This record gives sequence, C-alpha cells and structure tokens, in this order.
Amino acid sequence: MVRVTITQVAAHAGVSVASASRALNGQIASAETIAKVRHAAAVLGYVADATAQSLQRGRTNQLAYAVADIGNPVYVEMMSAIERVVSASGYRLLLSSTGTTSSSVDVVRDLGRGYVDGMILSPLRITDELLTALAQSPTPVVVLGRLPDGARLDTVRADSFTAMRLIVDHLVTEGRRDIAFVNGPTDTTPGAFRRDGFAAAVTSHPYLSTRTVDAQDFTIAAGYTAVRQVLAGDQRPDAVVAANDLIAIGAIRAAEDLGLTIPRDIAVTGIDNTELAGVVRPGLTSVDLGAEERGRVAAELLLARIAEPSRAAHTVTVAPSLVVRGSSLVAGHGPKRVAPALEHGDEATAFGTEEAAG
Amino acid sequence: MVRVTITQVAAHAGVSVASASRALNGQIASAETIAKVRHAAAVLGYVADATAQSLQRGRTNQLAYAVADIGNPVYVEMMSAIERVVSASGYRLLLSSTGTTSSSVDVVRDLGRGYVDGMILSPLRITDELLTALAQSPTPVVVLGRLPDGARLDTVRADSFTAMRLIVDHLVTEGRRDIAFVNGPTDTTPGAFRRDGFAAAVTSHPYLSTRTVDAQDFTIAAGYTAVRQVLAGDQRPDAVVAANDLIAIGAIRAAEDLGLTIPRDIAVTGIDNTELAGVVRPGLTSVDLGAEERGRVAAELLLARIAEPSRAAHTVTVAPSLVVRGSSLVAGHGPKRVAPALEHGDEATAFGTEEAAG
DNA sequence: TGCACCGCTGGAAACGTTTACAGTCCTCAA
DNA sequence: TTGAGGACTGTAAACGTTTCCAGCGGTGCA
Repeated sequence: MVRVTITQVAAHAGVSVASASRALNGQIASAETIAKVRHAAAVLGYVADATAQSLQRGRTNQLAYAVADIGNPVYVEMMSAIERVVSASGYRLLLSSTGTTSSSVDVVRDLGRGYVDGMILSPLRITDELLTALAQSPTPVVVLGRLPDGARLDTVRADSFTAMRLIVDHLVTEGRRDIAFVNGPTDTTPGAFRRDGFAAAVTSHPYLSTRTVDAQDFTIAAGYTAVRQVLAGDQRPDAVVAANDLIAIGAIRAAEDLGLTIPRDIAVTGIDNTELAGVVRPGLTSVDLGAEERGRVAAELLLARIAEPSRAAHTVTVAPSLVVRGSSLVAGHGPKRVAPALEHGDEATAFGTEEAAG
Repeated sequence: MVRVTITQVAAHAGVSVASASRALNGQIASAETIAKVRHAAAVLGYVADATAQSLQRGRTNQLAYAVADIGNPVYVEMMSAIERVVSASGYRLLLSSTGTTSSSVDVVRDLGRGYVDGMILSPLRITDELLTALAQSPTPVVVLGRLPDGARLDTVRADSFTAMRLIVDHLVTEGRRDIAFVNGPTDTTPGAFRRDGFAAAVTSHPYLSTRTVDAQDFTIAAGYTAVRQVLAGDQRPDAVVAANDLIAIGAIRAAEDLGLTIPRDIAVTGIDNTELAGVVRPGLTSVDLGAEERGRVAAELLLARIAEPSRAAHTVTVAPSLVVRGSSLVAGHGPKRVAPALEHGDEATAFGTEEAAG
C-alpha cells in the first residue's frame, strides 16, 4: 500500500497535475477532464494527502481542546459538545492535556507550531504568564473560564455568583439557617469564584449562620474528609453547600456515616449537576453550570473568529440553573429545574447573551 | 504576528537554510553555527512549522482515538489512559467520533489521507465492510474489541466469558439460584459477547434457574424499563445480572420502586466498575473489565507497530476482576476485589498475556 | 608532497498539494 | 475578417521544512 499522488492520477488520466487538482476540487475544468480524472482517481484509489493540503492551504482543519483533567465529567461533557460542533464544521478535534506533561502555558506557546487552526482552553489557573502567552498567540484561542477584565479574548464563563445565590436562596426557602460551605482549593479559578460567590450570596441573608472549609481537592475523598471535620464541631450545620458534586457526595457519605439522615438532619447541595447527581440517593440538588452549552458556545466563538479574525472579542456568560432533588428538601418532591429568570425576576441581566468588547 | 520561517532565521544568522536546519535539529554543525542559529531563532521567535515538518518527514506525530460515544465513562477512562501513553511518547491525540457524522468505516477509510500516524478504534459493531477497510488501511490501527479469528490485526480485548463466570459464580456462592440477565442490544459487540458469556457461565450450574431480557440500550432508563418488566413476572428472580453499570443502576431503581430491598430481596450486579458503582448505595458489585489497562496496552501496541510495521499482529486479552460491593451480599461486608487467578485456580490460562499471530 | 579522510557548508531537490500566470483554442460580435 | 473575451489547459512557483550531494578547507599519514 504505497501512497498514490495526484501526479500519478494526472498521468493516468493524461492531463497535467494542475488540471487534475482543479477537476478534483470542483474548480473550472471541462466535463471530459473531470470524468477522466475522477475515473483515474477511483481506479488508483487516490485520496489527497492532508498534510500537503494543509501546508499549501495554510490551514490544518484541526482544532484543539486543552484541559487539565480529562476524566472529570464536566470537561467530558464540554468536550462532547465541542466535538459535535467542530466535526459538523469539518474540523478534526485534537485533545491536549495540560496537566501531565505540559502546562497550559506550554500548550499555548506550542500553538506557534501551527498544527491547529484554533484552540479552546480550560485553564485551571489563570496566571499573568498565561495571559501574555494568550495575547501573543498567533492562532485564536477561546478561553473557558473567567479572565481579568482587561483581556481582549473570546471567553465563555459560568456564573458562579448567580449559581451560589440560587443555592443559598433555595436553602433559605427550605428553612435552613446554618450553612457550611465546603469549597475546593481556592487557588484554582473555580475555587476562588465559588468562594466569592458564596460570600456574596450570603450577604442577602444576614440572619444566616455560615462557615467555610476548603477541601484539599474537588474529589469525593477530599469532600468526605472535610465534611467529617465540619460535622465533628460543636454546632452542627443544617446544610452543606459543596463546591462541586464530588465533594457533595463525599459530604453525603460523611453524614451517613455519622448516622445523620439526608435531608432531614442536614441538606446537601452540589454544583455541576453531573450524572452522579441523579444517580445517588437521595438525589443531589445541584446547580447546572451549563457545561454542554459552554462547550458548544466556545466552539462557535472559535469558528466565528477563524472565519473573521479581526472581529471584536466576545464574552459569553452562560446562565446557571438550579436542579432540585431530594437532598435539600424537607418533604421529598420530585426533581424540578429552576431557571434564574423564573424565580428571580430581578436578575434579567445579560446572562446568556454576548457582550462584545474592544 | 506573522510566521517566521527558517529562511529568515538562516538569513539573520548569516548561514544557509540547510545549516540552520541542521543546527536546530542537532545534526552535524560547528559550534559557532549552532550558536548563531540558536541566537537568531531566539531573537526572531522562531518555531518550526509542524505541517511542513510532517510533509517532509512523512509522519504527523499524531494518533487518533476513534469511538462511537465519547461521554460513556468506560471510553473516557480508556481515552485518559491512551492520552497518557501517547503524549508521553511525543504524539498528539486526535479524537474521532464515529457515531454522529461518520461511521467507523468512514473513519478508517479516511486514514488514507494521512493526517495521523496510527489509530486506536473502539467499534461498536464489527462488520465485514469494516474488516476489509481495516485490512486495506495504509496506517496501522489497533482495535479495541473482539475480532474474528482470521483477522491479522493488533487487538486488545476484554474477557466477557471470564467476567460473566466471575459474576455467576459469585452469586451462586452467595446463595442465589434464580438469575435474570439483563443485556443490552445483542447486535453490538459487547451485547453479543456478554450474552454468550452468560450462557457459558451458567452451564456450570445446572441447578440454576435463569432468564434473559435485552434492554433497548446500555442506559439507566433502558435498564429501568427492562427490569420493571422482569420483576412484573410471576416468579421474581433473586438476582439481576446487568450487562453494564448503567443498566444495573436502572435495575436498582426499579427494584426500589417496587419496594424491594437490595441485596436482601434481590441482588444486582453490573459490569465495567465505573465510578458510579462506588457512588450508588448499596455499592454496586461489578466486574472491572480493565478499561484503563486496555487503553494503555492498545496505545503501546500502536506505538510498537509504528516503530516496527512488519511485526506480527498481537492480541492481548485483559483479565477482568470482580469488585464485590454491597449490592450482591447477604451480609454487607466492605468491598473486595477478586482476581480470577486467586479465586479460580483452574483459570491460569493466557489472560493478560500476549499471543502473537501470523 | 600527495592523498585520503573528516568536519562543515551551501545549493538544490524533495515531500504532495494548490494556484498564479500565460498560452491555446473557440465563439461571438463588430 | 478581425479582435475581444471566455473556457480550458499546462508550466512553474509556492507552502516550510529536511536531506542528498558536491565542494570546501584542514588534518593526519605515508
């Protein structure tokens, strides 16, 4: 199985390579030439070499999705959404892991090699170094996450503040008054914003008693450990707000192991609304941060920028929605989804819309 | 930010492009030339264009993983393992979805375009068309799944037969005598082999009463529906063997909704040992088919074939292991993992080893 | 002193495409 | 009849790199 080139096709068809190329690409050519070339290509089993085309055309038809920890269900969900959009537009999707061998800065710098026409990046931490690398990148990058205000980059962000307020308001409505917030590491972007979001959400309810503890990591095990510690204290909270679903599940386990019943003795909520939230019993109330939508929008932004490189940078904020399940209710109703616009009319701000910037 | 080429570097350094290329690639060159070229490259911010290198060198440094349904945790686990091996060897990983737009046959045919040096394929269905496409493929493909005996291809397979026997033997040991097998669609490769594996496993226990029902799909919802149907019958089984963890979780829900207690009234087991199995209550007894190991081995086989294209085709079978959790025990112990070699000494066959062929 | 060899260099070809450009033939209108 | 223009074609350049090959000067050895 040796490679058959367009030169051979042209020779077999008795035309020049230029004509062969034109015939195959639907450029201007006589019907006879097209027929001969098509036939020759079919006989020889010719398929154009992607690398040579890329070199000549100046684009690879490849896009990359770079993420620290593939395996995290949230990123998988985003990836699926991205893949759908990308492949529907005729691009191939490349997966760059930023965790193991290379940092996200390295990944961005490597874009200079031109193996890809654009990238979607989910950075765990946003450093100045990363920002300058992004600013200098010759290939377009869409960032999933929250950038400093100055950055002129296409961005898709979740709305941790609204997410936290949805949760806290819901718990208050359900009669909870003593809330423990179990966060992940606060030196990560999600950790920092969920911390601030929780603090902001709580200010509307001055009568609340609250406390915060940081789990070592966004995992079940870390959540379990942290919540054991919380529940070992003198005053037991009547609700645990976890920074993601995994920590929340750790919280459920910890509470169960101490003989507590959920939600009677203590409510538990998560964030991300992963598949796990629906599977665990009692069902885990969780805020859906719109991973699927964020992935899809990011891909669309990237395609738009590739089509028009000079367009203004866009920032899209995806609205969260609260999915209520048994873990936070006094009486166990079925699950229901609460969109912010429904329950919180004063929030008819720019969520879910694009804001163009500079 | 325009592209800076090696020609500019060479000019800036005052040498020929040939010398510049040699200096940058560690070929033979004088110390002075190397210094000048390195300096020029640094000043100009030169990075070699990946596409041009690919064209010239004849390899892309890219590998692909093709799978129907990314999002399925089993495939995600494999993908993570593949990614680790692949990126550690300096390759980029490309994700080809075979479900949405293109079939796996299309994906394999497309390999002729040479955008990738090799591929790992997880086909849902293995057709003759696919086999011929694989045989004709100019780029190496490693198949995750079970191929017909004649096929001279690198393959990594799970061992459904042993998996099923581990489960059935375990349930028998726990005193179960009436087993319902809830399979997925049998026109898929996993469905077909699990069906046959169950049938084989059951023959060792002639006193067993068994029945089989096929769920519409390998999902929680389909499992729920199928098990409702099973439990609606006259004689209730004392165990449900599900073809994967999702169906098993559907089974747990169905049993609970009918007021049954697991495992007292009915035992439930799954396959794949996904993260869900450890999260659900009671913990789901499940057979780990070694997704991580299969992914890793597949990647290694692929790299080995790329390094030595003429080597014999290898088939690796990865041994399953039973992970016992609460859903199948009469008294609830903690989880334990049972490897076949430990509990079943007569099974010291070729599992986990390579068999070279043709 | 001559010759072989070695380290190093630059010109040019090659990888497989696409496309700019110029040329040929044909048609049509003046 | 001639000129313009359109349809089509082939030659050759280009994309950015690596590598073959010939040639250069220098060194070691006879």
